[in-house]
Amino acid sequence: MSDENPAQAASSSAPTGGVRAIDPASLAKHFDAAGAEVRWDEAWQKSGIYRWDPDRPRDETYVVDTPPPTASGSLHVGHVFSYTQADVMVRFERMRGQNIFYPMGWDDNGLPTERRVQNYYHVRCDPSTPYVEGLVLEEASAKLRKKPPRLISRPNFIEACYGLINQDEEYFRALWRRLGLSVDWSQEYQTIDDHCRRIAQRSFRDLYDKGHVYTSEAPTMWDVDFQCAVAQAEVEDKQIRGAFHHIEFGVEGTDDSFVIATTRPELLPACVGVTAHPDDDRYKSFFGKRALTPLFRVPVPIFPSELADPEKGTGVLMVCTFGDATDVVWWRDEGLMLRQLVGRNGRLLDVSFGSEGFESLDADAANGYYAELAGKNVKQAQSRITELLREPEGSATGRGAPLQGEPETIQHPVKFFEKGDRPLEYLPTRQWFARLLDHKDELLAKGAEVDWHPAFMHARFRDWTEKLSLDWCLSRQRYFGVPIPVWYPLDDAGEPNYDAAIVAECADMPVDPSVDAPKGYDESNRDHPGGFTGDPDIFDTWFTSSMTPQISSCWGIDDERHAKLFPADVRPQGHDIIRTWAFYTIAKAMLHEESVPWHNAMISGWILDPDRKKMSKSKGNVMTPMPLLEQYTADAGRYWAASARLGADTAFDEKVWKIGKRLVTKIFNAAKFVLSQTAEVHPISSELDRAFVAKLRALVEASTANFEDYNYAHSLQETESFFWTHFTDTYLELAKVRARGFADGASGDAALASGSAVASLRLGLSVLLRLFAPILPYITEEVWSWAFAEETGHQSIHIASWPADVDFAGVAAPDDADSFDLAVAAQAAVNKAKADAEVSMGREVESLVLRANAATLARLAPVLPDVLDATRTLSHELVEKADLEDGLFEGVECTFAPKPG
RNA sequence: GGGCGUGUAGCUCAGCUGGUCUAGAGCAUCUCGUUUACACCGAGAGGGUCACAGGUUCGAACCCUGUCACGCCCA
Repeated sequence: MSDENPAQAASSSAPTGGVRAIDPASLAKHFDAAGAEVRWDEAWQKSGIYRWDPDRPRDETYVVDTPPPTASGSLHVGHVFSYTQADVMVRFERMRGQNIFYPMGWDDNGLPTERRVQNYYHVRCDPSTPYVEGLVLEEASAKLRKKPPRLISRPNFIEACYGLINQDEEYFRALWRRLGLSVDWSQEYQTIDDHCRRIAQRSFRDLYDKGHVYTSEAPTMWDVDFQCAVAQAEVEDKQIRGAFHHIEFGVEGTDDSFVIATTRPELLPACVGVTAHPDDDRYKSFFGKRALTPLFRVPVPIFPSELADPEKGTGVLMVCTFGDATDVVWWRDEGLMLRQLVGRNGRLLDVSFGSEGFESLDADAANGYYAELAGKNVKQAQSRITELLREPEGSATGRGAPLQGEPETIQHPVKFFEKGDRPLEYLPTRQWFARLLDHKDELLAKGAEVDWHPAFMHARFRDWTEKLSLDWCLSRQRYFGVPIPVWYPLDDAGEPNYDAAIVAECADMPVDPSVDAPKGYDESNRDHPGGFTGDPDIFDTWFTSSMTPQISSCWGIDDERHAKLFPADVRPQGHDIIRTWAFYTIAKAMLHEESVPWHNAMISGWILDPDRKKMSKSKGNVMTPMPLLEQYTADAGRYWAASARLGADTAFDEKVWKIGKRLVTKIFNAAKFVLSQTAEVHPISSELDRAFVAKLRALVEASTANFEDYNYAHSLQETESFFWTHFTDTYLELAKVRARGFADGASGDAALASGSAVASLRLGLSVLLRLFAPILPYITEEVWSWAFAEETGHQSIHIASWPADVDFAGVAAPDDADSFDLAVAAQAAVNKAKADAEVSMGREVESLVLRANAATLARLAPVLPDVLDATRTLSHELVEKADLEDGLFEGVECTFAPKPG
């Protein structure tokens, strides 16, 4: 069925033996895109052409690991861009007969949703607030926002999150439907739903059983506003203003001193050591001695380290717990004290000098100074301590104020949480980690197994993986997410035994350790000595979203389905999340099953604003897609998206939408003309028609190769160019008169020629429609429905077969491969003569001299009648002009009929 | 500082493994043209030392080296 030639099929279904033509009067004057979009979307959903067939074998199946959008994020035109590019590839594979698995998910768990709920309702989650049954929240008024946010319980907060995401997702769903994404909506999921929570917790259990996760209390990057741990992938460097403070330290038992330079003087009370480069002659003699800090008079070891840069600052620096990542390294490698100063809320903790861990040679003085700092945030503490350091009393050496000169302002990179407002701190907190550093080589190997489109995107993955320096911190101190399925036994003193973590059984998942009790315990044992406590944390959202291939395949739940859907064929995504989503997905598939998660990664570029700046809410340059789709049509939006190569960042340009809309209109009009032609059914026999078909055939080959190479943009460009320059502007005109011959009463050879033209026009239209179909699903479906649907038996073009050799099986090659181009060149020569004479293209030519070299004139002969018809030339003379190049024509000595009417 | 990418007509972009590229498209501009698919149109025209400088080659927008500009990622 799918192998039929549509143009031939037309004959068999035509009741009278002639080509069944449509009545153009039955069609609207203009294409009503908005109406068609709603109509066809409903029809597609109803007919189920996008549904995955679980009974077909894996090798006939094309599995997409769709990016689940963050529903609570802002919807902008970049979404149309990347999701369309994926859909275009999917539609191509569907037309090639593949059984498509194309799910849609919503990534709704995690921080973005929490923030949206906090802002929308002006609330904060407070786990100590009691639950209120049936709490109804409303969008906060401007007046209400001026007051402090309302505190609500954790369960109420989570209910509010669910409420809002359902609303947000509905909006996305409407856009996807309007855009014509050929998603199988029966395969929908939310990363917060029971199924996803089960898969995420199962993932944890599997990693735990394999020894790939561990818990430890280690210095971890911490956002003091979100009060939450942060992973390496979520960190970004920002250039901010800081100042080098030069502070004099003493050397214990000597009169020596030295000056360190630091950007974080407020951490002086947390100083646990001093270091300089081993070859630095200035400080060599101090190694092994103890330094004495000013103000607090704390003795700390002075040790050499290769990591100290002699060029930077004064070459000698203080080690604090913790100012930056290098401090963590020194602290660990040198076995230094832990003097934690910054609390989880970013304020300096109460500590007491003279107590254990905070030894001081003058505890009273130290406590006096520290009282000025405790409770202040980092910034406030910095200003205050700078003042204190200006006073000579605090000196460690008795040689005047410890602060040497004025602080020296610098610009320097500081680590921030990508969504955060204040620099990250390193806090020793208990977190769960996944071992990634031990698996770098395997991760690199898996990354190399994936085919990246475009190929250079592989480098992004490789570089990130090679430079990874921390294991994956999995736990987050948040509320709306997948709970870590772990409990800890409490000892007789009520302290948790973290080494004896109780991990939930897969059969019991999803579990919530804050509600469910572990096996062997009763809820009454919760938080009592000898009982248990639940892990209060949730997973990093990437921990769940890195499982999207397994979520769709029902890993561990339905083995048969998993075997059919995993690994997936393609992962479409943006290049900004290669280090997160792509990386973690590859890591999970490797750790769980030593597999790649998918065979191909297609990486979309970004949409930039017309000034080539990234679109973002804060810049106010975000374009909302729905109004654009309404103004230009969904097909035009898709045309815009599909015009851009994979991976190429593209400036938003409304002109491209306009061109897309123009193309839609042109297809509508050309199709109306072609399908309204009637004739007897005859094979494609005329030289011009055969030459046209030969060109069409070459287009199909090139287009198929381009699609196979994920180069849909090039296919579109070539198809569009062919449609315009070889089909509507030329072939339609050249074949028009001959095609109408039958309707005008032709018989005999003229009827044969007429039938040839009509068959060829219909074949051209059918093939071009199918080449456009992945990109322009609405207009192509609309036109297909006029005649081809019935003729081919494929009710939808989207399940019709991709054009191939079989479409051209009955058509002989042209006698001369250049016939088509010669006809076009001759036609153009006459057109030019008309343009030069400023007469309309429709004007009849009473006489004309057409010049070309002898060989060219001879080769033109088989298609000359079509040229004369198209140009309305009544009489002509062919004249040899030897010096004209092959294939060139000149139309001269024209006389035109008078303007009619 | 390192890596990747980009730099082609006023604008947005094609140009695949060096040879019909003495460089193309669309938009924009200019001129002309509407009775029969289409003014959401057609015909014609003008417009570029392919970022810059070297090199390889019979031949380079394309390959190599360096420089500059922009973007992204990582330090």
